[in-house]
Amino acid sequence: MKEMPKAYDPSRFEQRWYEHWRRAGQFRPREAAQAGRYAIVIPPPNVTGALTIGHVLNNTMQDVLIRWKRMQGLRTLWLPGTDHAGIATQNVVKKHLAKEGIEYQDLGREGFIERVWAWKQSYGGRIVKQLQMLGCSCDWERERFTLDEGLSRAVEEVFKRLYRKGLIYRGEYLINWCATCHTALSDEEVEHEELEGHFWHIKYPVKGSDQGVVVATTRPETMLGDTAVAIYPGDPRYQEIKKRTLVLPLIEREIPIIEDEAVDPEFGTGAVKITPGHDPNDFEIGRRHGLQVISVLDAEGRMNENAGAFAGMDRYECRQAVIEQLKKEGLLLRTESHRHAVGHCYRCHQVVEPMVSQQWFVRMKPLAEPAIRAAREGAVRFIPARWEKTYLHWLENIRDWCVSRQLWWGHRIPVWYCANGHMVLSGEQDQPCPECGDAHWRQDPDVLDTWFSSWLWPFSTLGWPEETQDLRDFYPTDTLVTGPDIIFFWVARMIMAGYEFMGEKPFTDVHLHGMVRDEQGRKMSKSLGNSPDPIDLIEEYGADALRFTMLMLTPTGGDILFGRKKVEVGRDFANKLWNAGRFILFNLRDGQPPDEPQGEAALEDRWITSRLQSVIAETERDLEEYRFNDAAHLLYDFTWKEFCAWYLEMAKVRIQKGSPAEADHARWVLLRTYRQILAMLHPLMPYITEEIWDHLPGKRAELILGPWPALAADPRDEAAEAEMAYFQEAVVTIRNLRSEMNIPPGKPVPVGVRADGEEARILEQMSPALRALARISALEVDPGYEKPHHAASAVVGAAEIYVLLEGVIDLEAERARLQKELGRVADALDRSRKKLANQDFLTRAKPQVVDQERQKQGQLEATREKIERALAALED
RNA sequence: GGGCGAUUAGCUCAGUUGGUUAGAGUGCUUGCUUGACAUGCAAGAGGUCACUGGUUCGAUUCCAGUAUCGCCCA
Repeated sequence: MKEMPKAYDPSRFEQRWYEHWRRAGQFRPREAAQAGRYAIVIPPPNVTGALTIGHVLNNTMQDVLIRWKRMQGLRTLWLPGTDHAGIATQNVVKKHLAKEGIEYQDLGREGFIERVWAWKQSYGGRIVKQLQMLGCSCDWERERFTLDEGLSRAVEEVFKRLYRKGLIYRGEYLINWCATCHTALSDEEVEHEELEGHFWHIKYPVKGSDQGVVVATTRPETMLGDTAVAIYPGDPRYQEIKKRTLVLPLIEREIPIIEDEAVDPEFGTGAVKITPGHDPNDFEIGRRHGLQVISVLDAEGRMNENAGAFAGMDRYECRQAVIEQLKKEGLLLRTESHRHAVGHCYRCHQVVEPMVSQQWFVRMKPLAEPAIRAAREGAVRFIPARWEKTYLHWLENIRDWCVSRQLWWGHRIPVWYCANGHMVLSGEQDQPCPECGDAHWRQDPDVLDTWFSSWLWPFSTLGWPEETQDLRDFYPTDTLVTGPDIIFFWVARMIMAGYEFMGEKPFTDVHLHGMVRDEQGRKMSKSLGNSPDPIDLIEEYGADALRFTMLMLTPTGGDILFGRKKVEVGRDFANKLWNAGRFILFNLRDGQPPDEPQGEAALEDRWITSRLQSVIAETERDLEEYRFNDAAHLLYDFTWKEFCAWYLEMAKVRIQKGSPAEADHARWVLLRTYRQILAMLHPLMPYITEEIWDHLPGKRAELILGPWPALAADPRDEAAEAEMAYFQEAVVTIRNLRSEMNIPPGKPVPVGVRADGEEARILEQMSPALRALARISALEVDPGYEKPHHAASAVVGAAEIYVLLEGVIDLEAERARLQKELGRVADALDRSRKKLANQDFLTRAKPQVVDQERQKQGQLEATREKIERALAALED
């Protein structure tokens, strides 16, 4: 028998078990012990990233599901991998090079990409190792990367198919430009943030007149690109002026007044400046009216040659200069404060500028339709269900997806252009141009949005476009576990891609968990420095403690307010579990498991067995419904309170004082129950449970392989539960009396009970346990037991319990306690009486409820009488 | 402006179809070398269930409105 050290020390075994499981191939899909399979693909973390506490939550939940299904004997696959995170990674490497004094442009495209791969080589394995420390039972032999060869092939294939179907096109449209990341962004990559800004009211003079039209703007620098002023059709305020031409200040361009229904006549002056080159609404209006599109910004966010005197200025510098100049010319009429939403880049958090540029787009509407249907018809299910609305709303209002990025790190767009600008798809550039015969092909310099590879993840990782065995075995997968922040980016697009390219949904359940925030409820962020390093936490508390804590404290679908001290909850629990194991282990005879007992089970045996059945059933339900916190709470409470605090304490009595047969019976139930607890906890805390399992005698296989506890045919023993509840109440009551009377916990006292019938039988039968748990020196149970002098008393059911104090009783304290108790009972009785006096209640409430209320009243009355008697007796 | 969610003990949260004396963990107070565990044991204090109305015999629970906070979309 191996020794178990006194305290839970995860560093002694976590690493060892992970290596062992992995080497034994237990993360690979096994031949199914029973029908069914279960697959999850990991939300791929950024390959050069580090594990965050958010990853811990996300991956722990996935691991729980996979381990649970694996223990149930299903053929399971959790497919891991990483994402190349185009913008983020390129930025990181750029910054790193800048520190070395290298401008990335100087390296050239090839040189730069080489550096990024080198960067990936040195940091790429980090997050994978961290996931392994956490205990994630992914099949690492199937690990994928969005830029690996197979996935790149999938991306190219998808691009070509969509192009041939007419679902991908290239054109000049208004897109979101991040001048810092130097690339176009999709609409989803822009985060709107409310900012205090200004509303500047500017007068645009009418040509050859001192009249003018007043417009208001939050971005005055864009006026340099204005090509019209718009009013609501027929707006009476502008009937006179609308045929005239305006002269755009500072630039002196002549611009028309147009009428368009998109203008809100109620808002501001009812006249708006139109800048088709830098505003999405204006762009649309411009198209309707055939307006010229003038861009005044360059790729760096500086004013370009169209900005006249302002050319070369930074956009914000220009804003000030424009305002100054307008003031000078007397055209700035008013400035007011204004709160408005400003788009920011989701990667660098700088303000993005709407700009016109030539980009590639995916036509989304046709792709959205099957995805909408999937949710409506229940083929794909969201948990919690409310997210379905968010998902549907986005799909129903979907806009085309700008997929080209002006980066180097990513999948290069598989399109080539000849010297005359004709294009072919990759693979066709080995022939001369079919249109002009030119053979000097140049590949499109841009790369694709990273999400253009991750939307294929559930099938590209399984080998698509090859028809692999894995695809047949594991597609569609079962569950996706992720955060609601990427419903649009990722979840919805995966569903679209699944239907488009596989003709089938990618997964059935989408479980969306909350975000991890700090204890003030703020987002975790590098700049706030409020995000603890999970690896520190694992080293300090253990991976199991961290996992369990996260699961227990995260409300289903809600955010978790996390602080490092909270991990103590998990650690303390692990220690409790550990020590229960130690106790059981060295209370076995010769370290051997007892034989299955023949004798009659004690009340506590029947009780814990019955309770265990409920716990098994409920744990299963909780996991099925992704209520990880409920499962964790249930197992925590059952293990700590019912198993350790009650059953184990009672088992001690038989092991130490019972007959050999009784002791063995206790050992046997103890061990069996504990094993089931370990099994149910294994998905949540894999290491400690496997380690303890390994110490227990009679091990056949590792716990990671199961079995998951099965429900007994006859699950509940309600009589045992009721009797046990009575016994527990008696123990607690005596403990309360002791505590209130200030009797030292270790000091045994004599106790007398007046009880008869069933109650007397239970107390007699449980006498050894009662004496041990309540520290009783001598126990007398008798229907005619007379209240002795100087005894603290209490009522349990119909019985009266007296703790004998032999002259040390504090009469005053006891009187106060009884008075207080009397008050409480009187209040309850009052409420109950009122109810029962209410004719409406008697006639309209369910008879069962009325009955229950009557019984309650009877009990309360009996209790009150007894307290009153006890009070009277105190006067003796 | 539209939508969603939250509001229960000092803090973090349970409370399953309306009926319990509204619970747990943590924190706080008190007492304990209890032969597994002080990462522990026993006990205690602490709540007008955000507010206002409505439905009902009865509302923390259902409905409407208000307030505060958070998120998403425009």
